[in-house]
Amino acid sequence: MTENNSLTPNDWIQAGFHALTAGGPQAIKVEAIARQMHVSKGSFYWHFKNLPELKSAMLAHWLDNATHSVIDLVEDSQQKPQDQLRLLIQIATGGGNEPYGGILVEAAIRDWSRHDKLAASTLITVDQLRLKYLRKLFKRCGMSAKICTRNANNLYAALIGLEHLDHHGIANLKRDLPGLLEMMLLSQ
Amino acid sequence: MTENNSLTPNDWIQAGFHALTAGGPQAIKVEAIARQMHVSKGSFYWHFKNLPELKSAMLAHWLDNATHSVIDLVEDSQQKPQDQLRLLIQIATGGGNEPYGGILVEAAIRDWSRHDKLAASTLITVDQLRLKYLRKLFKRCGMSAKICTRNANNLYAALIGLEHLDHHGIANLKRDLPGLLEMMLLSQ
DNA sequence: CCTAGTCAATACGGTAGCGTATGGTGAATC
DNA sequence: GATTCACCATACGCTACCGTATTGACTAGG
Repeated sequence: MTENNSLTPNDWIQAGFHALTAGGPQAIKVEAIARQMHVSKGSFYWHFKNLPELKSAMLAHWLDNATHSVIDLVEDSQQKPQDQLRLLIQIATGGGNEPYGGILVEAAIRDWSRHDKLAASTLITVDQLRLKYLRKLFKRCGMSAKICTRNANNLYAALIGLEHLDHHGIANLKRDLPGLLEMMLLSQ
Repeated sequence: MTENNSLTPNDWIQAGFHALTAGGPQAIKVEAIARQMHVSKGSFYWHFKNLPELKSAMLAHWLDNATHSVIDLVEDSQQKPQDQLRLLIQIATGGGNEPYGGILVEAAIRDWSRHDKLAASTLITVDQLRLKYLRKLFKRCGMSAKICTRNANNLYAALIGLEHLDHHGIANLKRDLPGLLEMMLLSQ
């Protein structure tokens, strides 16, 4: 992965996300990841104290990437708030398969958070940031605070749920979610 | 659990769901469940051939309960379709903590389905049944087929997502989801 | 009684994973 | 060119779990 043939902690983090998206939270195992990297676990315990340390490093890494990217991108695009909302869900429903910000990692971390306290607190931080920003955008559209909260929660929740349904081929994320947003924008 | 002090397969299924909701899919382990039942695993292998057989029994059990209960209840209440929809989400957002139909089991099985083929196919069956019924109810409200699909998908997805957010105390399922439904009913 | 059947306890071998300890290798440094 | 250091391999003990085999207890029928 790097020019040098020696590994870095970041390489292990990347491989950890690969295992997470492929096999879920319980697939983050030292020896399994080491095998997939064609390396022994002796290497791992050089870069990390133990497995929980890798996990917390993964979550810290994801926290940075999930917050400081999308919101800045949308905010810097000087458009009217309605189009900012449209851009936001276009970004959120796009991407798809790449690590960090991709839908696969999102869903995997959401699973992870159900029985891991650190993952849960990290995800809560991200969710609250996103909901806060969503409320702000709806507010700019001239909605009341109550409606802003309701729309933000429901739009974001629909995104989460549609990721599940789309993953099973039941719904169509990129088709259904914009329709919901337009409905919210029209019904004020 | 039964009057007799000897166990039944159903007792193991119940305990399996308890482990599932408490610790996730990977917590469905023979010896762990046996310990929690104050019994040895020798009992388990009398009632079940192996662990996969318990899991499939759990899923079959849940499939029955998740389909044949709510829809029938709503359908038998002879009301106008708008009120049937309101009743449906009231039932879906109610309950909460009890096994079978409770939100905890729903979310746990959704996690489970991400890396278990049988759980996935079971959940797909349930989701498709529910979405089909939701579309039917929206259709009775006089909406076009396209809008019916969109509203059904988004409403059900919002339910799934709000379960997650509500579980972390970020959103309020019982407050936000009815608002979404009313918006859908008004915007036709 | 005695026997067969039902259910659970115990003991066993096997696998997978964690973390440690120790050894090895190549490169940089002096 | 010996030494140090960064990095990885190997070997080990430990625990948790699966599934099987054997044994034991308790019950009902003959």
